[in-house]
Amino acid sequence: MSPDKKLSPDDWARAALDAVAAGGVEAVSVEGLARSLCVTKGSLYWHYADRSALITAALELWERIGTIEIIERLDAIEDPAARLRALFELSIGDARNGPVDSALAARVDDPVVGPVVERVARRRVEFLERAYRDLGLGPAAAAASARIAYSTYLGHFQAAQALRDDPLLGGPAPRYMRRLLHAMVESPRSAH
Amino acid sequence: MSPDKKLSPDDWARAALDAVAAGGVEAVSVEGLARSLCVTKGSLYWHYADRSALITAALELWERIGTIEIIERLDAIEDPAARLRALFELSIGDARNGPVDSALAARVDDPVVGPVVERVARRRVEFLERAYRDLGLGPAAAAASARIAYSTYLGHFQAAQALRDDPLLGGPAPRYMRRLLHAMVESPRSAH
DNA sequence: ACCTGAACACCGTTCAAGT
DNA sequence: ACCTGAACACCGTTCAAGT
Repeated sequence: MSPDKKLSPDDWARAALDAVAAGGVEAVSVEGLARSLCVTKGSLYWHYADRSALITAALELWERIGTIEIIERLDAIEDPAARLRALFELSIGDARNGPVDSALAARVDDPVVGPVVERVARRRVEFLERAYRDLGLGPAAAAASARIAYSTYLGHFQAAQALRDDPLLGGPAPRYMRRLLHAMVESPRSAH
Repeated sequence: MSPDKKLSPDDWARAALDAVAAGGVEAVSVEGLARSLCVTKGSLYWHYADRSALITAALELWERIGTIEIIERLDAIEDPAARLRALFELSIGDARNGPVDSALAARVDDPVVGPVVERVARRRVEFLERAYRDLGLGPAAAAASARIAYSTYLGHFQAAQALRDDPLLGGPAPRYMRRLLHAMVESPRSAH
């Protein structure tokens, strides 16, 4: 960060989100961020009430750029199959989001993290459910498909991280994942 | 904890594992555990080098009772389909293990948590792979099925936690999960 | 052998004072 | 309006001293 520049709340939130991406929520250290922003830690308390408020702001940033804006863009695609394929491309293509998503999803019990994670999960599943309905599925099948798709997405990144350099799970878009997701667009009923 | 009793390293490890189950790794507080064990926090440092060593011991306990011993017991079942069904019953039946598993899996990057989580993931996937081979699948299909099963398992608990009181995902063994797992025993090839 | 109690370091938080 | 710098609280860690 360049020195001699007054900071905005957003500067702090962005730095905190970077820290979350790098090392999870517990990597958000007030002293560490202050150092990287070239201020003393007292500065934080001008912009935010405390560390929790900073984390909330960082996660709301994550919610906006990783969920709300993406959904808005995808909703412009009329054809539901193309819409789903575009989502899956975005999801497995970007190796940066998945790990953050699954790291945060694992912390729903945290009172600071929980509310945002719940909102994000609901928004995403609702998007998937809508796409599956547009695809012609009935309410029950669409609901099930949406949940299976979302849990498949989260599970993949968790398993891939745990089985670090597994040849089947490794890489940005492993073949088995492409096939799985492809099947969930072309014949979603086969999954349940 | 009853007072006036000398503690063993295992007493500390068990208390720490309880804390992990209740609130994740960051809930392992030296002062808090000391209080619940009716000693002062200095006591920890007789049994362990530091908090990290305690967490490692707690996770090794988790590895032993949640993975090693379970696999030993299941390996006694000759029929691979019955063996897999028994595993799935254990996995989705016990609502206590899943959340812990997915919380820990999300922290592979943590130098303390990582090694145990990797060992556990490898052991479990290896078990599944073996069962699928016994079931008659070829090497590639067995490897893929094992990984899909494991990531399905992790993903389910993450999604279920994030979508807290979702009617489809809630409960100890939701119907869609039973069907999914059933399919992974009866016709594993259909999943990929 | 196992634990206490006091000390220290580290980091989140507060706040009066600076520009 | 935004930040500094010193102070305090909290908790992990050390260690001499106790039983």
